[in-house]
Amino acid sequence: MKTELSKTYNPQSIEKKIYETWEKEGCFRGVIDHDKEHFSISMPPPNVTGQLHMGHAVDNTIQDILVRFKRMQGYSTLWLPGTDHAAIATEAKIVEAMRQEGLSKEDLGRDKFMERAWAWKEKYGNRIVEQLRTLGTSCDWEREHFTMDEQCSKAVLEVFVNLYNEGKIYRGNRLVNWCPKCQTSISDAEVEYEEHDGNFWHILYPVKETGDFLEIATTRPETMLGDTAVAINPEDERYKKFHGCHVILPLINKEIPIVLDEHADIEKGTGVVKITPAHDPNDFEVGQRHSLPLVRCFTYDGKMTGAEDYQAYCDLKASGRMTENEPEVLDCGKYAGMTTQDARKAIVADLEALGLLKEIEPLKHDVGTCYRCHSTIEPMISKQWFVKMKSLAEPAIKAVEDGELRFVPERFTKIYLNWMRNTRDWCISRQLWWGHRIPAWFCQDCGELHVAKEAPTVCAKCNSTNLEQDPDTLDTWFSSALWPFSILGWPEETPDYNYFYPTNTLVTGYDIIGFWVSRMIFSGLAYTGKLPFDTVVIHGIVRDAQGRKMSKSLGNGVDPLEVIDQYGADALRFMLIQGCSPGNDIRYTDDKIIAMRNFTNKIWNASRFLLLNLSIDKVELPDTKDLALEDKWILSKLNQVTKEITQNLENYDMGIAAQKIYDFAWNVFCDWYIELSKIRLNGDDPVAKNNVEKVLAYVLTDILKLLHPFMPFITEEIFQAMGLTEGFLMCQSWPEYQEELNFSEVAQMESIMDMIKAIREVRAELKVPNSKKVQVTLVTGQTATYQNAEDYLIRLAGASSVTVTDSDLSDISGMASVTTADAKAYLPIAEMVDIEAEKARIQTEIEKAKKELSFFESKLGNPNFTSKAPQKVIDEIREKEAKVKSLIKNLEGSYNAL
RNA sequence: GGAGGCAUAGCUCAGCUGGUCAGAGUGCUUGCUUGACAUGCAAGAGGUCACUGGUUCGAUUCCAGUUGUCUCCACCA
Repeated sequence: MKTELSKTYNPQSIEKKIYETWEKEGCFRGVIDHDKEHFSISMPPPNVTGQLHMGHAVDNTIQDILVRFKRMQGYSTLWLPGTDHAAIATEAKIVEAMRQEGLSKEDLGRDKFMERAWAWKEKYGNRIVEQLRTLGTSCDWEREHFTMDEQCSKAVLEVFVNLYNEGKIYRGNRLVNWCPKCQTSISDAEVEYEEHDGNFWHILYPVKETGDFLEIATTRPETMLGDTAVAINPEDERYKKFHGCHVILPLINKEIPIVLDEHADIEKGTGVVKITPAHDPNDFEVGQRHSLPLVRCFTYDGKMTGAEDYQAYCDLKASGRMTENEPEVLDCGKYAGMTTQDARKAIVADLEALGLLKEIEPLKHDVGTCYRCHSTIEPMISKQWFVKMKSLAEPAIKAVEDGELRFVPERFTKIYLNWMRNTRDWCISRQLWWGHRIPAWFCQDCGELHVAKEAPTVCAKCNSTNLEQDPDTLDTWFSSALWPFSILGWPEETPDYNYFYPTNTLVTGYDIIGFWVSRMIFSGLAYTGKLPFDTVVIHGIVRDAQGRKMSKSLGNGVDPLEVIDQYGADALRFMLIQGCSPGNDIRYTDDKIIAMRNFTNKIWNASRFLLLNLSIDKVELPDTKDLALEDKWILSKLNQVTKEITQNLENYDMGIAAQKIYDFAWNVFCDWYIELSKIRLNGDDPVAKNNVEKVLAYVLTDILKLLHPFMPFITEEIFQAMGLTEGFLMCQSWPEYQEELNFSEVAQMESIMDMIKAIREVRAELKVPNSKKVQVTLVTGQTATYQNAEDYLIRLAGASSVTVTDSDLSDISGMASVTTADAKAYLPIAEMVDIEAEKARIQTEIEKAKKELSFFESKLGNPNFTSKAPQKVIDEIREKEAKVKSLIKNLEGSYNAL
């Protein structure tokens, strides 16, 4: 049933309706079909309380293109959507909302807080999911997951307990990146470095044995209270006399040793380094090497420690529950309770008063900040849970080195390998409440640690029932790392897991290769024994019109929802894909989105034209013998472009594929074929009209199919409006290349097209008005080719009639001439021709052609070329040479005749 | 400090495995109420493909170096 279309395309009225229909009819549902190959993708889960941004838009557009393409190719396709609990990000939002009500986490307590958090999730969790739908994402919502839902949590427990039992998870005092604002540890990957203006404070430490002073440069003088040594390089001649000596730590007058360690760089600073093992990762290493004590002088909320903190330490010590590397805690005395920043000022002032501050050297340096709140990170000794990375990383490195997993584009392999090879143990505990709670219980009586999937009721060691669960939760990436298989049911061997796992392709931005991709790879290998996917497609980020990163603080973000509302999801999708190369950043500009909106409108109107003219009731091609020249031409072109686009999509070259379908639909189909089709559509031969209708419908249908992965909405809408085929476009088969649809007549058609273009050119140049139709006389050796040209030239070149002859005209005075490689055309537009100008024009063309000719001749005359170049290339050049020669001959003929 | 990207028409960018491929969109100029579309049609101008070497019969394409620019990682005690 055909439907009439409006004059301009109006996406707003269409997209929502179509999406709802698809969803209602179950078009997105993944079906287990053992007769088919599967194609599955797990969607990078957006933050549950997040809002759709351009990054999501690119990521999901790429996935949707792949999924729709594969679905049409006949794969049993499953795209698994879901959301991430985004521990720290979400908790920060909830805490902020509570703060506005004057509440803190502690006010509520853990249970009440969690209730609020879940309520928050229920309230906002659906927002992003709804927003994704507006993009047209064809994911299976019936299989939607959440990283904290029952199934995912089960996988988390399984992995944690197994790893712990295998000794790959351990708990210990280590240096971690501590955010004093979020009051939690964060992983190395979550630290962002920002350049700050700071100082190098040069401090003098008196040497006890000799009475000399050692000059030490530091950017963090407030850490000196926690110094437990100073280090010099054993090879450093300047300081040899201090080997074995001690310094007196100023301000607190504590004696600490001078140690010899490679870490002290002779070239750098003064060559003497203060060692603060509890507050600096390098110093921690030095401390371990020299068995130095650990002294903590900061609290976890970013202040200097005081008497209470010291007392707590004494109590712990007295309880006998000290673990390895348990740090001492200093009572900072007059500095106690100050923020680290205030303490810095006070300490510098005091040192200066003592005459121990030698110099303040301004210095720009990078300061670690929290990726969420951008507070300065304080490295801190802290008791945390870690995943031992070495044995997990090895197979993950090997699999990629062996090519079992491929990054697209290839260059990201190196970034991944770099990350994996240098990765240190992963700190997985967070001092947050929103997340998966660590399945570890401590016996309050004997201190025994129990790790289990379910809470133990009694202590296995002392039979006490006084057990308490570790208060910490897991890094949000711990559950994301399991995503591709936890959402399929793992650790259960569910039908979904057995059929759809491993997934095929992962699509994500280069910014989370380390955070996420690498962790899924080692997790998949370690727990399922398989790579979670075989291809990782990496895309760039979307930048603003000036090329800046879109960010909240700059306020330069473009809201995809507004763009969709204004121009349609199809235009946005196409803009994000067309002409972009894999892995490169994309710039968002209004110009581009408007151009793409115009393209949707073009498609719309071409279809509208067809619908106004079609009287057929199904899509089928006429018999080959009934095909006109232009039919054979367009079918060959379509066939060719189908082959290329399919190939491009299979290679993940979506930008090129989109470019090609754009070009074919607009510049080939609309600009030429539709125009040519009007000859028969408006003619009086009903059989010819029926034939051209068939070809038009056939080609348009294939265009809709080829375009569908990129622009799902408009293509489906038109397909339905045409009413020639049962079912949804999204469920149709992908067009295939057919050898029998390659016709040799293409060259003929193109010769005629060359002539049309040449006539248009000369008409434009001679300012012949469009309304003026002229008689055209064609002189050619290829009369057969041009036999049918009359209709074409009348339609497209402003001809009133066409005469074809193979003999040169005797009298062409007063005629303008047009020359192509195999024909000349004469147009009686003498009254408008300035003979001299015409001569000059032809002369210029001759010169241009001669230049080309000499290029070919010099190539062909070069024996090195003819002997070494492949025959195909030589033949091509020969052909072109012949063509140019013929063109020159024709041109010269015209010139002489004038 | 380590790694990588980018440098092509005024602007924004494509260009796969080296061979007239110098391209698209937009902008600009000119002409069009051409019964699908002015969100359009037709014609045109515009580039030493950053610079210097090398490999090759041949380099925008491959290699090395230089310059400019952006990003990631590590780190400056």
